[in-house]
Amino acid sequence: MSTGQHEIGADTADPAPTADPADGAVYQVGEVAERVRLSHRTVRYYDDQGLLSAARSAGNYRLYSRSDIERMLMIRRMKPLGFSLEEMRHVLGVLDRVDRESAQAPELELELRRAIDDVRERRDKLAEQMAGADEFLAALRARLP
DNA sequence: GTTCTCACA
DNA sequence: TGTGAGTA
Repeated sequence: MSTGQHEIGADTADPAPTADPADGAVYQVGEVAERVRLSHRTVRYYDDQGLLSAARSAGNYRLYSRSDIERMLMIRRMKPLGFSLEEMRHVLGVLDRVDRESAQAPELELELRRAIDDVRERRDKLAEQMAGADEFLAALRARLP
């Protein structure tokens, strides 16, 4: 269960999905891709688009941390909700600020509430589509002999 | 294994 | 918004 190496080789990781306070584990792009189940091209693309900020090894390899992986998982959850990369960047930025300074500042709390409303709206639209799919399925099944 | 760029849909 | 190919 060795994790990323290459220069800053910390190798203390255990892929347990449970909380694990920021250890020094470092992952290369392929390993991140595998863990978040996206192609390495997509991970690199998101990185290039500024959704992630990988460190670099001496050999210019991208180095990702555990928090980068969690960030990727957030992105993967936003994707089916139809967020554009720019919208994701915005939401992630809000979360970054909230995590650093909490949502005590009224302006930040408002941003967070907007994000929540936005996600809820998208979720509701998906639910409508699901309902439509169920009706369609029922209509098809009703034709079965 | 990784990097980057270019082309393509 | 990604991906495939070619390269170093």
